[in-house]
Amino acid sequence: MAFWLLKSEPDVFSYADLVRVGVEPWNGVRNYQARNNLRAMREGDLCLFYHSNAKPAGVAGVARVVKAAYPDDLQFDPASPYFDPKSSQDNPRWSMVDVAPVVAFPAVLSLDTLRGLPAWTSSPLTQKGARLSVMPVTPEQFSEALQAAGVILEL
DNA sequence: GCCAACGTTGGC
DNA sequence: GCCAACGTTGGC
Repeated sequence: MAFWLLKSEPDVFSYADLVRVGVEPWNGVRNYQARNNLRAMREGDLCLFYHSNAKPAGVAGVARVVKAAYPDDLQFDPASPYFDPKSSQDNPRWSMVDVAPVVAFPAVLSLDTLRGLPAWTSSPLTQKGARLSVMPVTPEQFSEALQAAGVILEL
């Protein structure tokens, strides 16, 4: 099993929203590095659900990949802000996965706290100017985050 | 709201 | 293929 971190602005889509809807297609990713990470996900992988542009910014819970990468339908929708005229049905440029909630953290594990965890110093998340919205997380980073959040999860 | 960092676009 | 201009991200 692999671990990941997904960024979402809670004003747009929060962890509570994920709990409410049950399963969510993670569409709208339009960055190649993030897309490649989406494509590397496998069903059953676990994701830290990160609230960006929030007070505080941080991890709100854990989500599970319930469907591996498939074409993001918004790229074909001219009415969508995520429409990509250069993409084609034959060779879709953008992908998405489906995710479902696993456990909400009792409180948001803030970016500030993450920065204080040993394994997180090397994460793209804590680098200056980091904007990557889908990134890999090491097993050490994942377990440190769970521990700091006070969450026990059977893997 | 500010602004640094970064990715993308497009003229050449 | 370079690079300036521009748009977006996201912490603060």
